Amino acid sequence: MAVRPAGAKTAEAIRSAAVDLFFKHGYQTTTLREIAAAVGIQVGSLYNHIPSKEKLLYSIMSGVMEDLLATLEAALAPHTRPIERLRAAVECHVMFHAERAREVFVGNSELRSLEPRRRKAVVALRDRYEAMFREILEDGARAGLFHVSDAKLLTYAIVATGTQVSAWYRPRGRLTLQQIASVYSDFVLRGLTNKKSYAPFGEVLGTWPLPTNARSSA
Amino acid sequence: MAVRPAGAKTAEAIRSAAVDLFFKHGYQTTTLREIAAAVGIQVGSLYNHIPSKEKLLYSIMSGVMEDLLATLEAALAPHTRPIERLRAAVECHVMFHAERAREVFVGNSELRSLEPRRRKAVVALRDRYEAMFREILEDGARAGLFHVSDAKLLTYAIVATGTQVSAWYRPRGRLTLQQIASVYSDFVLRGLTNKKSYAPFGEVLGTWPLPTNARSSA
DNA sequence: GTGGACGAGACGAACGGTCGTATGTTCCCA
DNA sequence: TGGGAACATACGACCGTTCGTCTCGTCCAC
Repeated sequence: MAVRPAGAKTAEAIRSAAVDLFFKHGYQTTTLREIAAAVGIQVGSLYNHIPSKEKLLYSIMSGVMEDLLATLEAALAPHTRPIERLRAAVECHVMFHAERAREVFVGNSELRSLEPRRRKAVVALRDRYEAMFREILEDGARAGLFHVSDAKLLTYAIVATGTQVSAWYRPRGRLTLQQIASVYSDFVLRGLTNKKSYAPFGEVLGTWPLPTNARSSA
Repeated sequence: MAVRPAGAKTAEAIRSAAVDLFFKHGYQTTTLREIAAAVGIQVGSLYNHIPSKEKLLYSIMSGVMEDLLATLEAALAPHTRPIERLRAAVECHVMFHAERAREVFVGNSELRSLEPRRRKAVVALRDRYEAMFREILEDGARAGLFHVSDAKLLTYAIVATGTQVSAWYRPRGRLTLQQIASVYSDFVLRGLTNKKSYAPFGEVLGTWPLPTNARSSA
């Protein structure tokens, strides 16, 4: 109950102000002096709570990625069938990216501001996350439920769709969060279950990968 | 044929080096001294060709957006039916974002580095671009060809899918450009034409927008 | 009880460095 | 020989980070 920012609360206030400013202006543009001003302290005092600007960014990014993974795992746990699992995954993905839009936006746009070792750690978490989607697609394809022309590319598409919700979502927007999530899970499930193909060579699955000269990237 | 960077070619070399460095390290992190070194001149000499760092960024961003719009218009011109128009649009979108990945990536990630007036100009071009997709969806919905639960959200999804191709595409990757474009156009068309709905309230179209308290954003 | 040591945390000045930009001069080709 | 373009240098601003100092509550020895 002191006049000062209540001791232990200061660290959280710094994190919160940093998320806000990194989201609005980017990591490189945001100044430690701006963060300090938002918290209500002097710039030097920040170093009582953080070791460096870049490690502050890392703690934000790794924190949100770990939360994202844990949330997805919890959302998938009740479901076993591919269709229900994919619906749950897409809706969880969309909702997380809407509810924690600022953190997630920072996490997706500031990867290159991290030192190589810390960037690798965050990328590894992201890869684990994408792998969970890809496995659902492959399970559904094996079960004959989904038409998966290329699991990797479709995973990118599904993830990208939800990820960018963080760039435009506003809490008091035209649609509720559940409505947005439903639009996207419906669209994804329709796309994967439609028997009619629009690929130029007939059914895409089986035509690819082409016989020779396969490469590793993409 | 001089030893010097060939006079008029210097401006183009600056632009090219800037795209490269902005793509790799971001606009704020990239230094005019780095650009000058990549071109092979001194930093002060840059100002014989550019008025300022930020206007260099703007010329890159507005240039690529104008090219994107013109390319899409050309790709749509031969087609009249919604299905063919949407397929052409998605494939054009994906191919452009792969072939000019660095420029469009810069264009999509550095908007906030522009001064408000110039940012508005770029955003206006982007809005025109998105509107072209949305109109195709609405035309197809009116013709009874597409199931469009929400044209705005689905446009975001389609555009986001292709846009992020610029983040991972490599020319010598596993799939050809045409294959990547086909995977995505097939997925989009399947999603919009599938009669079976996976929305929780049955057919989504018609249930939304909800009767009252509509808002403008999102 | 009380006074003094202690530690957490804020302060504010300062640091070395780097940034975008401006300027005056020099060079070289048309 | 005139002018476009590169050069070297400098400027003022601002960056992340460091550091010595000061102000408090808290707790223990007495």
